Amino acid sequence: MTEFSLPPIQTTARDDAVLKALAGFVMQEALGPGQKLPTERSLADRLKVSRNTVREALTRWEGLGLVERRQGSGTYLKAAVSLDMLHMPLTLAGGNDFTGLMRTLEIRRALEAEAAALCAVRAGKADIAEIERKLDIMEEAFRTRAGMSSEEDWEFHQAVYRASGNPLFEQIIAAMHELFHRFWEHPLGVRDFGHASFPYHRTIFECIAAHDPEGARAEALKLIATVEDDLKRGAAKLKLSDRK
Amino acid sequence: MTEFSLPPIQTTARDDAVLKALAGFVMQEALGPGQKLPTERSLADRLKVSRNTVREALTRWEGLGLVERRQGSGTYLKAAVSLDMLHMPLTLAGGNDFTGLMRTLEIRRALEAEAAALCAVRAGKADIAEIERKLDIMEEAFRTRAGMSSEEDWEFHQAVYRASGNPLFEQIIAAMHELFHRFWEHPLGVRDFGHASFPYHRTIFECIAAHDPEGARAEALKLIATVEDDLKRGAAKLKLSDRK
DNA sequence: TGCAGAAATTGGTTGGACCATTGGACCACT
DNA sequence: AGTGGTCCAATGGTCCAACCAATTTCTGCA
Repeated sequence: MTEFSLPPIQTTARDDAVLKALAGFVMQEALGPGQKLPTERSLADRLKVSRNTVREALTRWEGLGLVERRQGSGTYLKAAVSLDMLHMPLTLAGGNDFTGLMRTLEIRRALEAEAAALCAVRAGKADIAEIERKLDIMEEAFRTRAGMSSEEDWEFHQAVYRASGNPLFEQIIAAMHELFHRFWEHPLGVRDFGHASFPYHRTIFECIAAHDPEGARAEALKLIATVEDDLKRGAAKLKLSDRK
Repeated sequence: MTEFSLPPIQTTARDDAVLKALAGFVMQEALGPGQKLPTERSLADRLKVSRNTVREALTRWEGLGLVERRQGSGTYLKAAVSLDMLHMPLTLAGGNDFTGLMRTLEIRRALEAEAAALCAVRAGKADIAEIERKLDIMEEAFRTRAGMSSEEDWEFHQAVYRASGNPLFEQIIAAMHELFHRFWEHPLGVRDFGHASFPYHRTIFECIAAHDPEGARAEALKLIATVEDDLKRGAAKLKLSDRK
């Protein structure tokens, strides 16, 4: 085993420097998700900083979801780490569930429309075929189960984001999606939620297949509008039933 | 017989409990952004935990951008804190090259346009006045220094995002902005970068003041287009000078 | 009154100690 | 061979008591 190149830290901004050194180490060793990284004591020793400082740095990564600590076992990578990562902590605070959901929807509206338009410009034959496949699966699920299936629906949208040629769309909207679903514990009581959005999936696809960006953008906007509508109806019902 | 669902038992969660207690304290005292919260020593004393534990908890909040620590001074709130916050740390990989920057710009185009449109709908008199103030400052800086000042420019845009009524816009674009600036520390060699975007700031403002969402969206799109142009010119120059 | 320097305050770092959990090694018994 | 028990070293979690560095506040002199 060769000696790791972990040069000692230099001056102030210790924990930040520790993170940078660690990121470099992870890249150098080509560590991937699930793999274990050195123990805190070992890191403290090799970086010539105290264990507490190492811990503060790791706490940051843990908060960012990059790393998982298991007492008695070790610290494990949860995601790919590189030096040029961009961390974007989103906090959705204040307000009730409804305003939180509407806020994520506003972001999604902006990104969904742009992604659909970009996709219409850039999608190749293979991309279009893949999107159509997801669309068929979704429509089949809609028929057999007589309702929207959020799983297959999400697969379709992801295919569109991927074909947009910009992976950032998928990453950000995936975060929004998770945020959305974390609110979703109390399903608002709208039985056929998302029902109205169904037809627009195919119209979006047709615009993409026809390489019509403005059409795709317009259809995407209509789709989001139906979801917002459902949300408002749900909120209204909730308000009624909440009467005391 | 299916197995009973056995949720993982929870043994120790000190720092998490500390955060919950702190959030409760902040709400109870009605502390807002900018205000100072108790010293680490005081918190450790009152919560009957060690200062290290308090520090780990505060490190988490700092990583989430909720709090700012100033050595010698104290720890200050940077955002509203409530018990029902949702945190969604998003880490984007890659993007320190030209294509990466273009990708962030595509995201920014989508969000900037939507934020401007929303702002035109929702901005109140106070918001509009604030935006105009930032605009005046920016234009003044432009005249005196004969060039775009990224600092004042950014202030203007932030004011617009804030007036959009959806804090997520500011959070996401702030991350994009940071990525952008991290890159052109090594300036692309375009001397008057952003020069072309200057006039659109005022046109955007005028559309917002006139409550014209579609106009604001169109002007915002034009602004981003000029930045993309600058970026492409810079990349072309870079490519030339990189010849070996 | 004004201001430079001392003193107190506060976050940042260190080193060492102990606790709780984990996982493997080893062993006795079936 | 397999099952369960015990022990032990490794590892993260917490605590303590200092000291360092940046900032703020106070103090006393000019």
